[in-house]
Amino acid sequence: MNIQITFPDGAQRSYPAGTTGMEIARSISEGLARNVLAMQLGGQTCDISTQVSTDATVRFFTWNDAEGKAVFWHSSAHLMAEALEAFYPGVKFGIGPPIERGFYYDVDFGDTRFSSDDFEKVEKKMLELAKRGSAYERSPVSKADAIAYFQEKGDPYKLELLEDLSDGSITFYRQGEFTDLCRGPHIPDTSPIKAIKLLNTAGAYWRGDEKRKQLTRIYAITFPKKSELDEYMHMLEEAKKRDHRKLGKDLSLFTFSQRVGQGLPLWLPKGAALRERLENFLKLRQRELGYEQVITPHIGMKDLYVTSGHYAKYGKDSFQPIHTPDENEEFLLKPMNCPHHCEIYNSEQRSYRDLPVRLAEFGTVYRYEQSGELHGLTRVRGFTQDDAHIFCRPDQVKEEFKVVIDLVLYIFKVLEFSDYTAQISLRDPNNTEKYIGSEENWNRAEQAIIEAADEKGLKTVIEYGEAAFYGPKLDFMVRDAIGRSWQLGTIQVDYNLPERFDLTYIGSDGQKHRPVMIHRAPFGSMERFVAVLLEHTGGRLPLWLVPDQVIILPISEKYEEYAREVLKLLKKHDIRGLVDERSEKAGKKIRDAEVSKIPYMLIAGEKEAADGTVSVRKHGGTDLGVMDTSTFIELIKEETNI
RNA sequence: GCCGAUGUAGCUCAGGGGUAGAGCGUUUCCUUGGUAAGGAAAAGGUCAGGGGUUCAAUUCCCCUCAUUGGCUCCA
Repeated sequence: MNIQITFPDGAQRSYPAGTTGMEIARSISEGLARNVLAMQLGGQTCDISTQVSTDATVRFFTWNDAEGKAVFWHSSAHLMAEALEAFYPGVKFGIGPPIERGFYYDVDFGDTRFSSDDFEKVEKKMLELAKRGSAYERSPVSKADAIAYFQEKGDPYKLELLEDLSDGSITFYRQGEFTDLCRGPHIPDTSPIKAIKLLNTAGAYWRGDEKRKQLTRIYAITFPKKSELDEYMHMLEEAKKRDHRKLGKDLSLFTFSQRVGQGLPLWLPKGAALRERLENFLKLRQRELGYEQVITPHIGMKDLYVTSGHYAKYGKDSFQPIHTPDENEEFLLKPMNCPHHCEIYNSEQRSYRDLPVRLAEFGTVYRYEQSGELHGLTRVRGFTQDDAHIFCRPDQVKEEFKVVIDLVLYIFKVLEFSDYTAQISLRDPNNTEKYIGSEENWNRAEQAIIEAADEKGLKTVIEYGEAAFYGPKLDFMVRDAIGRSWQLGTIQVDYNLPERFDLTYIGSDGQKHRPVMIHRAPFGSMERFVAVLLEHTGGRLPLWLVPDQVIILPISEKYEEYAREVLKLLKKHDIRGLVDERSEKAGKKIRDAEVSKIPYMLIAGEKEAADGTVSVRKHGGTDLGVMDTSTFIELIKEETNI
């Protein structure tokens, strides 16, 4: 009996029933047969050795497909486990999945220590095993047999995993000496794994549960070619150069001090000026959009946070209260600005005609983050939010929300963040007691966000269980240099704080009504935003933001006077720059200016001094030639006009 | 907070039981130059902090702090 196989391009071929994926691949071309790693059969990814017995759609995966890579890395994880077992008999294995780049395996080494010193021998062993070309053999097992196997082997983790599996759906995969509980699929055999690198180890709680045993997670990556591994390692090196912590140091933007405390950034003059420019940029836009700036203190009475609900939720896990000589007095460092802003709203009676009231503040807040999760400027304990709270009528929520979305997108556009994702965070439907506020309000808020995002044409992903405890939110996430995703802009609807603070406005009916609150921070925080901006630009900040826009390079001492004159003129036009007065050759000065990423170099020598011109070189090497100083000033003005 | 790694000059790093080294940077002098590194000299260090072992510790051991890769967490 023959079966019809349909390929992704729509072509069809017929084969005898029971033909394997590999045979089908070979019938297409020898090259495909050599490179194919797995296949998709009727929507399911499976081994290439699978026999096809009914009409089906088939797609082949090679290293060039994300699916192919995932299978390759999953198989590599098994190979690593085999190598580890060879060195450490009796080790127990948790899970070993592929990840976005590479794979990991969680291992319980018992009393043995495993660290980066042991990487090399494992890599060597893996290569040796890979060369044998052992097949990955799939075998269905009964649940009883599976349990018996791992009981015999003494692996409690696999036994626990087995508990959740139903009989009949369990398969083992074996390659060489190693057998693992695994759904698959896998590559045909180990031979395509040609380049292997163990990357790092980490402690990882079994099943992500802090209370359970911590296993050693080994991260690694493999490739079918040595050159691809080299390329990958090189890419990692390059990414390191874009790390905002390095750039912040190189460009003298910020620093940390052990004596001030961990996670408490110190902004250096250039960094502070950069941040101020960003703040002014946003302030200007917000003024146009009807925001009013306010200023509130860094501390507030404990009662304020009891009222807001934050104390009950986070009091114990945060910075501890501040006491005054008056023993009844207790203050808290503010972990957010909303309660203060609510009190400002409450300071006068509001009419429906006054709404929306939009209160904005670059508010510095303090949060006790666990020491292990602090990271450069992206995760700190003291930071400044570009915060604002919009108090509006229920009928204005969606419109206000849309305007805020526009504001975020405007910022992303100006700063050329094109690679962002928008995430709608809703309640965890299985754990609703985590949240404060009524069911009805939550539903309304969630609906408003979904609709506003939809009407703005935003491509969003919905995450359940990611909402704040007081309301759902829309977050904008941007990736850093090494692919980690950070939340920047955030917009949150809140029906709860208005209740708790008893916020009201007088409606057209003369009655009191409850306003709705929207929290929003388009940058997220100044710290995190600057960090991500640095990594995005690799330190080559846009001209309007960069600390030093221009450096003037006199060819020799004789032209320093002229260089200073030019600088004076530039400063008159609000152009930021400096003169390199060192006794170095032009080549050296240019090199140093390139390294410090200054956008424009003005070379001033005999000819320029005589004619009142400058010779303009852009960062990166473009020579714009000689021009009048006034022409250059116009050029800068044009480019900084945002 | 937990598991691992790291901490040596302003920066990047080497070294190693007998009180420290390179490159870059800085300062000074020579050089006065044309689009990515001119030459010479000098200054600069409680080898993160504390304790221990030792005749002797920056080096070995322990603790603390900080940084860092993850995990957990993230208002």
